Amino acid sequence: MDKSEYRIEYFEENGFVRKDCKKCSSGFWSRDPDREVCGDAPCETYSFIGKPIFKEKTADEIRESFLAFFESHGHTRLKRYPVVARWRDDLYLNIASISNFQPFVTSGKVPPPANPLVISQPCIRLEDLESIGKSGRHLTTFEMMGHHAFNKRGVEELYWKNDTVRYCDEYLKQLGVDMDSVTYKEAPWMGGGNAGPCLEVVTGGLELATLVFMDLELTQNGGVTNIEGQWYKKMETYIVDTGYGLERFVWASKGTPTVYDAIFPEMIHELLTLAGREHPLETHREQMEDIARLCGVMKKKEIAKKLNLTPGFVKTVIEPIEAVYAVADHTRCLAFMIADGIVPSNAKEGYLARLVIRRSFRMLKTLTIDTPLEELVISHIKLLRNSFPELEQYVDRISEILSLEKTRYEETLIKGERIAKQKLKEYSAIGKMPLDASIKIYDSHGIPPEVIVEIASESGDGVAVDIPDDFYSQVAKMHAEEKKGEVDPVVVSQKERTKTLPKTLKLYYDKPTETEFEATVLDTFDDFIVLDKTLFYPEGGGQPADTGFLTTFAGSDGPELRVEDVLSVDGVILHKVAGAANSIDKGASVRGRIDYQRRMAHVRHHSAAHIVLWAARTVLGGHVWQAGAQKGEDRSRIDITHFKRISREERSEIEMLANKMVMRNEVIGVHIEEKNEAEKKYGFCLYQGGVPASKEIRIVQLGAGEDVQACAGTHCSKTGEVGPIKILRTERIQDGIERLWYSAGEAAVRAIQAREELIAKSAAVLKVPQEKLPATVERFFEEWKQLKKDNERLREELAELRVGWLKGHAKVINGMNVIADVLPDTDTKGLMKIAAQLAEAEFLTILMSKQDNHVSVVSSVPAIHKTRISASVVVKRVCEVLGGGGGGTPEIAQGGGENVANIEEALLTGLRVVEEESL
RNA sequence: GGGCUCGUAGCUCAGUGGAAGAGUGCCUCCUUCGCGAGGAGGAAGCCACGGGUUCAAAUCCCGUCGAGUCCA
Repeated sequence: MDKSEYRIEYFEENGFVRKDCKKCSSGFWSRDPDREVCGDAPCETYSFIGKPIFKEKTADEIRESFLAFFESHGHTRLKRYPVVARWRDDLYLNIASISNFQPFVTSGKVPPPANPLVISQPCIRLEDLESIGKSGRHLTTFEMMGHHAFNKRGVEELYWKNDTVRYCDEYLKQLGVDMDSVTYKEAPWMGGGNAGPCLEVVTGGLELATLVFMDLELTQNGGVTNIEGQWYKKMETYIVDTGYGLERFVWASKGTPTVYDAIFPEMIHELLTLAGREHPLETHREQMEDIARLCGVMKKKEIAKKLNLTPGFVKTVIEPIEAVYAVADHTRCLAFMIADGIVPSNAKEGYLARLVIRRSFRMLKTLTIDTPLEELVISHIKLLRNSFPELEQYVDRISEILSLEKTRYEETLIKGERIAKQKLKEYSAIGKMPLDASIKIYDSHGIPPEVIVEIASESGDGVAVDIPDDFYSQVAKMHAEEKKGEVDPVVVSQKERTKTLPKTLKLYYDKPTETEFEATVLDTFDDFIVLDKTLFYPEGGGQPADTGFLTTFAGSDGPELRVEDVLSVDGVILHKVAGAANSIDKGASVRGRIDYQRRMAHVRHHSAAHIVLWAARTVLGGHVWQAGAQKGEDRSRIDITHFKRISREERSEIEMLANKMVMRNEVIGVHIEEKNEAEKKYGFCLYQGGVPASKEIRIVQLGAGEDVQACAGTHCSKTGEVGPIKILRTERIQDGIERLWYSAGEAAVRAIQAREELIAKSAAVLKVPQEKLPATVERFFEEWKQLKKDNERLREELAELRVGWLKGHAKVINGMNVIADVLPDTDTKGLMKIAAQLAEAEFLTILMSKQDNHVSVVSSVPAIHKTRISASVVVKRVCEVLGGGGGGTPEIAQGGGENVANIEEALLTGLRVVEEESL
């Protein structure tokens, strides 16, 4: 990145000098002309530990001072956004204050909610999960305080680099920071397809803030700037994106050895008390501070070596406090995650929550704390009540979810340990378990390698388990990286083609009940026709496209084209027709007619989706969120987040509530509202079906606001029009997500009728009244089982009788008693019983039985003769004659074939085989 | 979103093409003053469901349902 990007007037006017760091060679700006290093770790150790940078402040004080400072400089204060980034499909968690405004505000498609603005945004990053508690500075959850200015080229600039640096300098000065110690380090920034110059604000070895000047975006073919092999070009917008680490400021003001001791000392105290331990800061203050100073510079092992820490000291003093720090951090993370609606799961953001939960369980176990995790999370929520009072609303949900998670975790452990033990046993002969075996146990059953090692040492089989340091990265490598979805070339060409066309007027919103319309053809290409206006609803929001016909006005013999599909490309609606689209000229007038039955079915199902979602949220709780939906003519589905299976009772309750909403015949209101206004008014639950990329959004409201969603679908005007709603079934498509299948309107009636038909038919077969069906079916099933047993017993008796009879018909071949016969009315199983008994009585047998188109063959050889001849060989040879095959053990074998006519020949073959082979 | 593992007696699980098994629990009897313990016998299975391959499927293949787990 060009050096000139960092020539900022403010620096020059205020006596800053630019230098290159002696250690990392990065450029930096400082007031101190003698400074040689950039000031950031690892070029400099933490000098603020034990020596705070400014007067001690709490998190609440810092946050308020920051927000107030920028408010007084013309910024609008915004409330926090959720920690789960539901408005983004490329992120699960909110990782930065700018995330709130990506991608549509940063790209200029949607205006910012205020400009400039200031916010303190709780963020969650789990990349360094393993370092949490150990590094002294990593947190899963942190508040990023940011002031943002969204500038657009050609419009008057709000402010850019100069004011951003000035604000920063003034804010630090106001806090009482020694300004000579502050450095601004040049550090080009990139992320999420954007990039720009950036200044890191550092003091005392600690990076306090990052000032990003985002003005570049990724481009495919040779842009203006190349950063690390990627080409970037200037954006239409240029954005001030700053991130001030709230926790860092608090830490700097307290000078504690770790950020944890600065942020949640009360939580640490509580955990230590529960664990019956003392804080090493009280017992070993000097050592703890020495360690802390080096933490930014070197690894734990190196520190231990340098400071001569004994392994015993590490184990008994350092490791427990690290676990305490981690739990204190995780409880805060979980409070935000669950309160903001994440349901623990085995996929997506739910998996991330479970990761943190299970790590917490493990830490609590090593600390021998048996206080339930939910109680600790609730403790932490109490500490946060001033800044985040909303968290307290969710304590019941948090309790329920976490205690459920505990149960599940314990079950997984018990089960997994058993599997691990078994696997270890398998390898006891070799004496060691190979790596791929332990990877598999972890991958399939969730048993971490440490636990396997523990089990191995307890079992005493002496099986060595080899766990390399890069175990987890090997696991990750195994899961081959999936290909990034490239933009469909068809879509690209459609976009190119429709770029110059005006947006199609959407008649289906204004006249949702009409079926015919007239319009003018604007363009035709491929199979597509573009009109100036249309009633045809394009596929979107889980609602399928309309179908129907387009007819020209050229008399009765004008071509009629069937519309098979309709799609919207950036507001231009394409009608895909069967046949040649270019048979209609540009500029021609056409009449369109939609399939009304189909449309109405979709309309009912769409309104029903909103009603069912509302009902589910009412019955199951506020954590319920739509996780996908698809409408159809006969049935539709809606996926919702929920932490356990929906019971039959709950399902009935949801269904009843939904139908009550129908019967109340509430108005389904539709209006257009400015996006930022709507968000303020209704919150993010607007976006159940995704976030529209526009300034104004269409809002669909149920009744008095029971359910309010941003939705582009066609709807009934009153709930009564939806008709009956029948929930057909629930299915768990993944842990934490339930899929509800339902039908509405006529389809619901048909579904109910179909079920009734099923019951009626079943009852008719059994000749019982419908209400007796369950009892009768049970009786039949029981009787069937009984008959099966009786049958088995009779078979046994029959076999015994036949054995007696057959014994009298034995031939002697080479000194062996041989019985060869065809038995009526039996099968392989029956033959086996007889053959086995005869073998016991030292008879060699070749038995056959004829069924419809099949001959079963069984041969048995008594144990005393098994070295002379194999039953398996006899059966094989016999079955060859029958055109089949067979096999088994030397003592008893079975087979068969289809050439029923050869049965006599097969018998003779059997005898011959015995005679020849047994010699 | 992409993988991996698993569904067998009430419970915990063996069995991986050739007769449905073990441990535990349950029932009966013996032993004992009684309990524990021990001994003998017994009951208990749509081998998750539906297709396919095969002479033959709990076992192999495909699909469905259910459960667990890892990665992004």
